[in-house]
Amino acid sequence: MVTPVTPCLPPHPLPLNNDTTHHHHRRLLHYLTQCTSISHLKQIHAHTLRTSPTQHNSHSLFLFSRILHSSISYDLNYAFRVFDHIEEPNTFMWNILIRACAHSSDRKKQAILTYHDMLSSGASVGPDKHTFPFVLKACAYLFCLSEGKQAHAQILKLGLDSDVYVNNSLIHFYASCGCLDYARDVFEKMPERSVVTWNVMIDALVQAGEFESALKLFDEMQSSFEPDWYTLQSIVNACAGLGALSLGMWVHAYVMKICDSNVADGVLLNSSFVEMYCKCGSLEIAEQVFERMHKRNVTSWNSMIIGYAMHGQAEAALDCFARMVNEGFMPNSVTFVGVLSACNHRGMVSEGRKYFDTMITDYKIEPVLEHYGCLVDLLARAGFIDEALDLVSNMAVKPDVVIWRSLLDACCKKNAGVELSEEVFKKIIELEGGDCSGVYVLLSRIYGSARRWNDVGLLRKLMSDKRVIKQPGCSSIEIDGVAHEFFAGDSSHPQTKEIYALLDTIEERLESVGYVPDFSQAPLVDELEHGKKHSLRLHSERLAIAFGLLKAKPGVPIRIFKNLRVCNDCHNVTKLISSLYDVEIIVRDRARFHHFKRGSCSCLDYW
DNA sequence: CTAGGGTTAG
Repeated sequence: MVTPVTPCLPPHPLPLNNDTTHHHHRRLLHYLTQCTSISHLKQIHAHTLRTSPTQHNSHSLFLFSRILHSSISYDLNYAFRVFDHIEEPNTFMWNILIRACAHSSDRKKQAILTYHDMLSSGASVGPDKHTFPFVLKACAYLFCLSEGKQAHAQILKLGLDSDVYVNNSLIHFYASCGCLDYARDVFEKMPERSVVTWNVMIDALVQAGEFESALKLFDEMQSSFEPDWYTLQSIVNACAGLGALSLGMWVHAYVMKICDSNVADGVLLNSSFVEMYCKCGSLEIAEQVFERMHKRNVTSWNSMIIGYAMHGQAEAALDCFARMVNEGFMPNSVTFVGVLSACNHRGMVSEGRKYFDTMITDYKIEPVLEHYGCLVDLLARAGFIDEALDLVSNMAVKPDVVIWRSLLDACCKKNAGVELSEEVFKKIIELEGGDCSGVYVLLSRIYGSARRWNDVGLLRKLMSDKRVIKQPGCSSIEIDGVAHEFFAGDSSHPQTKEIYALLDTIEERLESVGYVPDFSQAPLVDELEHGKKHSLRLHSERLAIAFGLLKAKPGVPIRIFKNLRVCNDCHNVTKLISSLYDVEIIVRDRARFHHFKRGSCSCLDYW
């Protein structure tokens, strides 16, 4: 009885005449369910308002839902105008209005406001299980912790706390507000979970940098669910964070096996693989993945450029940048972080200045803290400390601890003088509150090289008064998929005996080729004076490297991850070991990679 | 009608 109406436009498929019969009304409704053109919907709406005021409300409702339906682009202003005409909006109507706001790019706040309007609109309608995912999404985006908590209270009051969707939204919300404990609490107490539940919880942990916990949860998950590509995406990021190369490779193989080509060839996933391989120290595989990608976007290029930069391959990074531009991609703010960081790791001062200017004038990109960070560090470490200070005081952004710290680091390396160093030191303490151990060590080294032992002592007292705890150096190495961790001076490893015996042998061989320890960066001068002459050889990476040598397979590089930066002496020693034992050693620093091979390092001793 | 990023300086 209802004549089918084809939804294609144009030509106009529905005559807008003054027919108000039941038949026409049905045709109109049917058409509305198929129409995907917002301008045409508006047209019909206007017509309906003119010709059949009696059907106004029901049509408005219908139009309203159609207009806000996800297949049609949102027109929030129009939606709110229509909504105002609806006499008694039901829960469904409120929900889709809230959804529209939550999905919008610039009016998420209105989702929360509308939710409040809904609550106070009368007792006959109220939120239901569909409402909260939208509201919580907005809260998560806006970091509105208290608003979201109120919604949570409402959820409990309405007895919706067993709904999977609602709980998943709660986990995501709490996690993005930084309340991992609350998120976990919701996760633990849920009566029922879905793949998404595990995914949001795993991703929450990854985002918070709790990679091991994320992997543990990933393990647990697999007894009840098969991971999907979303899970794998998070796990790849966890591998990148941990530097867990073999697990990352396993995930890569797994993705190729279970995912169809649409997913396996996806830009997002492959960009993550590029990033993961770079962060795990395998630039070669990263390049392979990148070159084989069928489709790329700005993020893919950025991952590769940043990867090159991390490994000190400035030329490759800049070539990659040029190629990207050549292929018509528009570099963004992150691209330039990569480019500037590449210049920084090679000490390319004039190029760095040039790209910084290009970014501002040619690409109209406002420099942010990270850009300034690269440039300041580049200038200062290359010896242009005055220019770096000048930049810091004229920056459009407030300098942060990282910037001051890199200045202090440069002051130390370049012997910039005690007065200047003290001033920079003060800035850091102002910002950080004084519990960052690294800067005390730097300043004491500066005092030490100026032979101001008195100040060294005072500083040491200050440290113990303020209970500043030195961050212990820690290095890890992955052997057959298992991570082995070593702290400085550690003797807790099951194979400690062999490790220390090998360290003795290494020492002998080093001395036979004329090695002399470099104490210039020994942690604190008085440790030296108290006879801890061996503290250098007990640096955590030495233990890890020794263990790596014990377990080494011919031709396979030894990969080490260190939480701090390598010191001069370890850098020397590692270079020598790479030639004495004919082995490639790849070290991921706090800031970058060093590839030691045949007695030299990829950083060319500039780091 | 309901759930799940975007990357970044040392």
